[in-house]
Formats: sequence, structure tokens, C-alpha cells
Amino acid sequence: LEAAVNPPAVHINYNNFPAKLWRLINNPQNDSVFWSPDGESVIVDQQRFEDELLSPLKQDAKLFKTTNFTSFIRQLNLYGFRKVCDRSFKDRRRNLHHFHNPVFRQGRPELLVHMKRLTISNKAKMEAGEQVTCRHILKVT
Amino acid sequence: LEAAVNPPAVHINYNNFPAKLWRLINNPQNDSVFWSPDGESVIVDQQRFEDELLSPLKQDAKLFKTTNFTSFIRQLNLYGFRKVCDRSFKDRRRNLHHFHNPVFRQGRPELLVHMKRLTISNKAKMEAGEQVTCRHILKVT
Amino acid sequence: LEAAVNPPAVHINYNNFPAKLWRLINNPQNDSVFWSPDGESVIVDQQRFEDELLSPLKQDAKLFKTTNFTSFIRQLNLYGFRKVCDRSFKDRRRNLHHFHNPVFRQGRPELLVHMKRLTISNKAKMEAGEQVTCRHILKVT
DNA sequence: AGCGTTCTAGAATATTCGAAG
DNA sequence: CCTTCGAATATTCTAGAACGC
Repeated sequence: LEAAVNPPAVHINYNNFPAKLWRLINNPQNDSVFWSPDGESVIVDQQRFEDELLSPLKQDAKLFKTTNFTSFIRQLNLYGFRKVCDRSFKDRRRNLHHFHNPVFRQGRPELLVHMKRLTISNKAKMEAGEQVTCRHILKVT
Repeated sequence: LEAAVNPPAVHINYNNFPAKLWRLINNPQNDSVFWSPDGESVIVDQQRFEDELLSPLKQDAKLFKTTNFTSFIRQLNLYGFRKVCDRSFKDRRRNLHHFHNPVFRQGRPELLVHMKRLTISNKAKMEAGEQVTCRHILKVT
Repeated sequence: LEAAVNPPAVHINYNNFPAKLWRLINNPQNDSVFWSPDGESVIVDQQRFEDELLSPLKQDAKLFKTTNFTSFIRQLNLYGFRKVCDRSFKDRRRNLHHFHNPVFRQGRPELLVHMKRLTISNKAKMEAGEQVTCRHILKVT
């Protein structure tokens, strides 16, 4: 309860995928990634995302090195996002992708520390009950 | 605007990495490190860099203690440079590395004071909104 | 040798992927899929392919049911195509994909009957030396 | 049962980072 | 702060799996 009132400061690594996605979705300037109405999942407008964030013409301030939308999808899956098939978000002209991750929720940055990168070796470790090191979480002694 | 015309004198520690890189890239004698055409990023010719700056044969005027190119790359990353994969700079014969840092730009020495050495503790402090002291910046106010 | 002079009539199923790709690449009207200069591999211009063949706006004459380029790539891989990384075909503005399959070559339609759909079960059969049935090949003896 | 489509994951390589000296 | 090394992350290409036809 106390934790809810005074949430511990969360420090996630600025350059890693979870932090980038968190900044993007909470950035009012950005209109290619946004929260679903219930704040429980992520919606990505593929065309805008490609135009504004992946275009090779905008080399400088690029958040991602890739120019392929599929690489972004691979990252989402690696960090535990699963696609939600929601008819109400279908749009004939726009390609809207709807992804859910239980530890990526609007207004809950403290959950981000539970993100795991689901590589084979990490999954094996988790199976065996071992610790998984996650570099996106800053250890602030 | 005034700053652009009369940039304030910049004082960064002569022997630290940012200053060394700044001197190198602006030294017409040097041909292993140079600005990209738009002045927004750094291009390094690995062969020349190794031959002219890292070779143990040139003990005298050696700028760096290391003889490994990878250590130089580690420094670039530590100071916030990220590799840019730009197809147009590919050269079959030369190994050209293209790195970008928003505060390392041609003709903008005043930006150098914003360079941060991205150690874990510095990153955590920055996440928490605290000041980060950098020894490479000489305070001469 | 005689076969090269008088190649046996080849009949592949009109609606299956190999036939569709063959028609596309040999159709002068189409400019999104074409042969590499040596006729040994396939080059796909992603933007044009999406615009002209996958766009949901062109419902009528659509060759494929999908609107996703990735589904097309999945088909290429399923039929044994592998990506070729050829620098000389890089284009900053266009996304050109270069795929190779030893049995898909310009002017050699008779090779198409050797195309296999590499599903798990087909691969297992081939490992065991069994026949693989391919519905895209019309048996017209 | 085979094919097309979709979503997710495996595998390989390139890049970046943490930690120790 | 610099250097080194090993490990985590990012990116790319290919494949597994599930489903509908």
C-alpha cells in the first residue's frame, strides 16, 4: 500500500527498447504509438510509424537503427507483447496493430522493471528458476 | 543567435576523450577521423586510425594508450555516440564507421559541455533528474 | 541435352504461389518484381509491390489475399527462396529485396516442378527419402 | 492433406553496455 | 577516466505453429 502511495523511483535504461517505447507512447508529440482507451495495451499505426520513425531519410534523430517495421514487431514479441485481435480497431486505410503486455500499462511505470527479454537462454533460466539479468533496469545502489 | 556568431569560449579538459576527438576531427593534418558532409556525425577510417593513431610503433605522439580499435569504439559509446548505418558511406575497400552524437557537431564547440560519460551511476542520476558532474568540463566561469 | 532443346511441357497450378510469382516476374506490365541482371534471382521493390499488389484499395484484381508484405516473404521462404545481400542493389529510397532459389530462373520454367513447399512434414519426408506431393504441379501425363 | 495467411520464435550477427582492473 | 572483456541487446532472416479454406 505504501508503495502505491510512494512508488519507488524507477530507473530504466534510456536506450533500451522498453524505455524507448515508454517515451514514445507517452510523448504527446508522437502520433504513431498510443494507448488503447483502457490504457491496457499499445496501438501502433504502421504507416505513421514507418514514415516518422523508421524512414532512412531522417538519419539523425532516429530512435531505432532499423528501417523495417518487422524488426519493431520482433522487439515487441521479444519483450513479451502479444497481438490482440480487436475488430473495433480495424481501419480499411490504416494498419493499426494492437499489442498487449501485462507489465506495460498506462500510468504504471513501476511495472516496467518486470519486463523480460524472452531470449532462449533467458527462458531456460526462468524455467530453472534462476535469476535473469535485465540490462534495461538500472541498478541504483 | 548571438551564441552562434560569438560562441562562448569552451573549456574542456584537454586530455579527456571529448577534447581529443574534437582536436582530431578538426585537425587538417589528420585524415582518419572527419566530419560527415552535413557536419552532423563523425566518420572514422579504421585502417588509417589504427595505422596513424593506435600503432605501437608510434609511441611518441600517441594520443591514446590503447592499441585496440575496439577500445576507441567503447569510448565513443561511453560518451553517447551511436553507430549510424548509412548505406551511402559503404566503401568496399575501406572500413568506414559512422557515429552520431547530437552534442558533437561541426562548428558547435559550445555543445561539448553537454557530453556525459554514460556510466551506470551517471545514467541513474540523469534518470532521476539530478546533475551530473563531468570532469572533462573545466569550470571557468 | 534433348530436354534443353525440346523442354517437356510444364504444368503448374495456376493459383498456387510458384505460378503466381512466375507470371508476375515475366509480366512486362508489372514493375514491382523483376529478374536480377543475370536472371538467377528475384528482385522485389517493396513499396511498389505493396502499392500495386497488396493495397486493400485494389480489391478486384488482387493476386494475393494478404495485405502484408511479410506474408509474401513467408511464402518465398516456404518455397525455398533465400535472401541475397547485394550491396549494389541498395537504394536509399527504395526497399529492394533480392531473393534466390536455384530452381527459379529466368527462361527455365521446367525447373519449377522441383519447387517444394518446405513445411515441417515435407522436410521430414524429404529427410526420410520419401516422395513429397506438391499440389502446385499438375500431373498431365 | 495441401495451401495461404498470420503471429511468434529460433538463430546468427552486429552493436552496445556493465563491471573490473 | 581509460582500457579490456564478456555478456546483453538490436537487427535481420528464416522457420515453427495454428487456423481457415
